[in-house]
Amino acid sequence: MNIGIASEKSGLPSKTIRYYEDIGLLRPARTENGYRDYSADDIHRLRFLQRSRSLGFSVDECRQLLSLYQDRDRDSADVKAIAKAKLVEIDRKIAELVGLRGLLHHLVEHCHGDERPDCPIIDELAGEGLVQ
Amino acid sequence: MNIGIASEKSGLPSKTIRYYEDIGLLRPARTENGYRDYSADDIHRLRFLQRSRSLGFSVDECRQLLSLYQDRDRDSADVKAIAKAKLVEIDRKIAELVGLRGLLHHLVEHCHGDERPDCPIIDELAGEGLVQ
DNA sequence: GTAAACCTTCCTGTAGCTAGAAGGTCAACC
DNA sequence: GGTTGACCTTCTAGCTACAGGAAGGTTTAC
Repeated sequence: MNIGIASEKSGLPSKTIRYYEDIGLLRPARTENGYRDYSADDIHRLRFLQRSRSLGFSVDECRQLLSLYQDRDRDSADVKAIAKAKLVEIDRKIAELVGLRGLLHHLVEHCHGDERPDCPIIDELAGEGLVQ
Repeated sequence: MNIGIASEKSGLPSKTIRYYEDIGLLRPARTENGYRDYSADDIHRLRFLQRSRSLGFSVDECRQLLSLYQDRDRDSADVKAIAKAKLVEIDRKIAELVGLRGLLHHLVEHCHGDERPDCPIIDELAGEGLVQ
């Protein structure tokens, strides 16, 4: 299977697939003419990568997950640990964004938004606003 | 004022301050010996940058905000527009993370997390789980 | 005099790709 | 047989927003 088909089937751009090969995530066979030749198993791995990346795992975490995926003797505990750590991180990010959203929303609400130069947003950024 | 002091007063690492100069965000004076020499106004600008960056504005947005900050004739509408766009973006990110969190949480809950190889997280990533 | 603590510039590396150049290959059509 | 277009290859460079470190100059304190 050429890379174009592999791209279609996995949902990953060809460029990304080549990049994943560069960094050693998978090594497809090559045909006589030097083209990459993807097996059905390779496609599974690519889809696995696509899904785990879209779930917010870093490429390095994906590397771990992929090796667990391919390891018939894996412990589910290993996988759960990675997923739980990621969950904590996501919670932290959400909390941070929600805080940020609150502050920004407050500022937008109090900005009259006309042609006058007074602006509480700028004042806040300059350290002169109500919110320290 | 040397860069070390400017760093302390602004809360930005020296490396970052030099970087901001590289990309043209501010141009401090230089003393005879070639050292950067920061004025009180420069410190205000640096603090402004530190605050707007920590509020999630990109460096390019900060560049716009900074020029509005320094523009005595600015319209508050311009500032509000940037802030509102950023708010929409933050909302989108939060929604995405919340969805992701739900999925991951579901998977973690259903993984027994022991030494057995069965793992619904891996199954999901492989495309064999309940969730498409 | 010298050692520590600054400062300078410049180069490299990070994550996770994306864009583009220069060129080889393959299938279809005239 | 020639040509066109869609593939494929490798290589290089660029993106964001810095951080780390090398090599060397300056200032301050003892």
